Amino acid sequence: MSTKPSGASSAPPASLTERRKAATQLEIAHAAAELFAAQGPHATTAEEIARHAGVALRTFYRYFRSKQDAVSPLLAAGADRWRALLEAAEPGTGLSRALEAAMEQSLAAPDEDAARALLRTRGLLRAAADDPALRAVWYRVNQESEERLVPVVARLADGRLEAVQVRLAAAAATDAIRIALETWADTEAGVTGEGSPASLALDCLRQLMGGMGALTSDGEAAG
Amino acid sequence: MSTKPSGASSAPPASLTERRKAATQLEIAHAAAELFAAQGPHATTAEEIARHAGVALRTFYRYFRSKQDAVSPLLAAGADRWRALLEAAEPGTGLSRALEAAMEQSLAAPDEDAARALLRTRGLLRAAADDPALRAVWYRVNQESEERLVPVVARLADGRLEAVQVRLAAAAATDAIRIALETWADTEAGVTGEGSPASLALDCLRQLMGGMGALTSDGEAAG
DNA sequence: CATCGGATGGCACACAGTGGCATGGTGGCA
DNA sequence: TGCCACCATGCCACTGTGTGCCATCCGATG
Repeated sequence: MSTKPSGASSAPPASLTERRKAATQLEIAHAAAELFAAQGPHATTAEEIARHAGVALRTFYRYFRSKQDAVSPLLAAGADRWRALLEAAEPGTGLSRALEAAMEQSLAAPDEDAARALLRTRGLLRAAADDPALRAVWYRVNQESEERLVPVVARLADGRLEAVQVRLAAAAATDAIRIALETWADTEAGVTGEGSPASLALDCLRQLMGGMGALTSDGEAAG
Repeated sequence: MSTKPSGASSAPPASLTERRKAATQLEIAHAAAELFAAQGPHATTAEEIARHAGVALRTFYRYFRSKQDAVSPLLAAGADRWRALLEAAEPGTGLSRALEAAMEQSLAAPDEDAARALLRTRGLLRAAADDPALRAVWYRVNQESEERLVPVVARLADGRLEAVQVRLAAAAATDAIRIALETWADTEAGVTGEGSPASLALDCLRQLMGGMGALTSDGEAAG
């Protein structure tokens, strides 16, 4: 866990068993996403997901704490990629610039897999509209993304922000992605170009970073 | 629901049965909060909560969809009060001023009940630290607060903001309260004065409204 | 080949929720 | 005052979630 070099770059540092476990987890997640999007989470039993993934019910619960949790890796994938890019950014860049740059990289020109992932996310968000339990997973995923973002933002701020300010910045950045994805899920826009998650998220991020002051000062300028 | 005048000010518009129902709901919520804070939600069964509240298990589930939900009215109470004040504000005031004013009113000088409510919230947030299911309720409460805040913000913005901007403003405002409460729950500060929820929330709100731009421009001003 | 460790599967069980039906108190009406 | 409809509550049965425990299987190591 600690002193394992485990290879050089981003190659799978996995033994056969490790790779199988990762594959099984993805297998389950995809099975769950498919069933959830098709018939809704409520009408889907954990048993059913396990069967589709080719594992026993007991095994399912060794990979995920709850039925709905099964899709959380898919829902978190986007934010995870974004955060990984941020971790690689240089501290001197300036926070909002770094945030925007990473956002552009992670969402702007998605490959085939990323595009499929986005469409899957849309399907899940739409299923979440009628299912409180699935919505709860979406909330949790975003919240955990925010928490994981805190140390990254702290590093980028390089000591120029207080702890609370760091948390606020992480929250605002997470809001940008969340609201962009939710807004996009309500539309039929594609994964690139006008109305895409990428452009929406950038808009949201700039609004929040540019300051709500710009949004609110209109009425107060005179009075 | 619609054309019921139901008295003048904020008096209980309730028939005897209605009042009993409200009382029962509070009874259950308080019983749940007490047990959750004392022994953790996981070690508390729904049956136990029902018994403490003096109702049958079946009745418990007529009031709340899930065990953890039982405390959600208590967790939402603060944000509810704040939103109610915002609904009464005049649209001409300017958004951020209205937000701050309502925040000061709802949190600044709490009466006995409000103080107890805040301490109860702290107990629940601390219990939530070890309990994923209870954390999920906290997430849900905040998310729903945000959603309910959207039309209020839209009214206050008076058509000067686009739909997405309204959502972002509602999200930022909710973040301020949430992070203020979470920060406070980690401390031993009282309910008033230095480090109180009120002052923390105002700080957070001003940070977010003043714009993350102020937080991030340091490093970019030169370059 | 022998053996160990971890992943998996099957079984049993406590608890979370839900539908259906019986009951008792509340409130309306004559 | 007495009758009656209604609704909240309680009880029972049942499905599904999630977990502990033990047997088994398979890959890793010598």
